[in-house]
Amino acid sequence: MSQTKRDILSAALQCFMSKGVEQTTISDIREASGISVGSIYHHFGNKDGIVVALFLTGMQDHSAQQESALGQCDSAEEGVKTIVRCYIDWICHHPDWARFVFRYRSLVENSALSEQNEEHKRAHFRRLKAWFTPHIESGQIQKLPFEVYHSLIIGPAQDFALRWLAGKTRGNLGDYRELYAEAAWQAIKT
Amino acid sequence: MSQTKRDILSAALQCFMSKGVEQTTISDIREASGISVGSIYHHFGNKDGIVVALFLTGMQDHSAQQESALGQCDSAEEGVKTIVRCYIDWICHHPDWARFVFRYRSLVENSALSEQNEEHKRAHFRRLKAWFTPHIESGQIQKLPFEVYHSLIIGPAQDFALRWLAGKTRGNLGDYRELYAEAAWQAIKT
DNA sequence: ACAATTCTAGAACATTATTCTAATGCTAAC
DNA sequence: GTTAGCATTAGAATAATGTTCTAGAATTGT
Repeated sequence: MSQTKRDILSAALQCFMSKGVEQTTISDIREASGISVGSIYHHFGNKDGIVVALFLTGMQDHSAQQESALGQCDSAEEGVKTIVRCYIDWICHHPDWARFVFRYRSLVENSALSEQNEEHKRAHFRRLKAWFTPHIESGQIQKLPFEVYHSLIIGPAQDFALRWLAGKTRGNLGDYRELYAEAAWQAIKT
Repeated sequence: MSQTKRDILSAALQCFMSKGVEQTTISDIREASGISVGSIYHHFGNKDGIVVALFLTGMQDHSAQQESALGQCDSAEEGVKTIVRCYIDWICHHPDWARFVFRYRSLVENSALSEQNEEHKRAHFRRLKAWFTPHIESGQIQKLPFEVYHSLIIGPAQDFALRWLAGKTRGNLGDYRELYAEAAWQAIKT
């Protein structure tokens, strides 16, 4: 990725964080980055293209970390708890990114430009499934429709994270790291 | 609320559902409702005003149903399960509304016009807290920081609902009604 | 060195949210 | 019944802003 593209993305992220996507104009990004309107459109096609590019960066960073951590887990329990801890840690370390990802997820998913995102998600899903299947077969994890595991494991932490990111909670997300890791394991162990 | 306002809201909802908020113009709403631009602005101030008004209607409908159902529950277990079932039922019966609410929640929360929403949420929260407290004191529900109950009870169903509404799941949300009700109870019972 | 391609610039364009002005209906006091 | 005041409506005018266009500069490959 060229320096120009990086400059545009970095300026755009700052603008998006501080004013929201709807409220930042292409002019804002041009001023913040020093790159011309034509150049911005050359690289990203349109405004949504910038949003999608930023979104993908965040998602890929998170899923890479998650898979790397999961690779070092042997037991089902450690694996499940690791997923939750990883998720919480990532949000705590990148709260701005997380806010951005949560807020504009649907914008990206309904965008015509999100094929790369879909492909990436499918691949990530396949690798998670491959990791989990043996532990389900061996009876350590309840046999449930596969599509509900995600919600049981991540759902609670995600709901709290959303409110934490909005500044609507007393405690910190990090304080409940073990609580949510434990809850996830309790929810799906046999 | 005047018939004009209702007409505007109803036309706006249809437009928002079919094209998304960003993609519907005030002109679209004018054509669909037959109400003039000036009149629309007179009643709602700006486009966000319409979104916020629609959002509030959906939220208030849901929390009214939830509180009504909760009022008929005696045991902690029934209460917790009722909350989850109510949540799932509401989404199944109003999928368009639910999509709208999930998607534009952050838009409403960051809007200057959302004071009414905040007040409504606080009142709802107080009533839930009043219902729960005795069951926590009596030891039927684990004693946890109050702010995590919501995530443990609703988090999993919410995560699945989001994917179901986006058409990304095999099974129906309704099929997992009891699974999520049971999971919520298991997560917080002593 | 030259052609081809990619990149950059900023002006022009088109769309669309919002404001403005004037006209119309409505309500209540006299 | 009339009138003054206020709420409502209409649609044209305005302004903001996403997108396209054209021309030129930089870069790359041969």
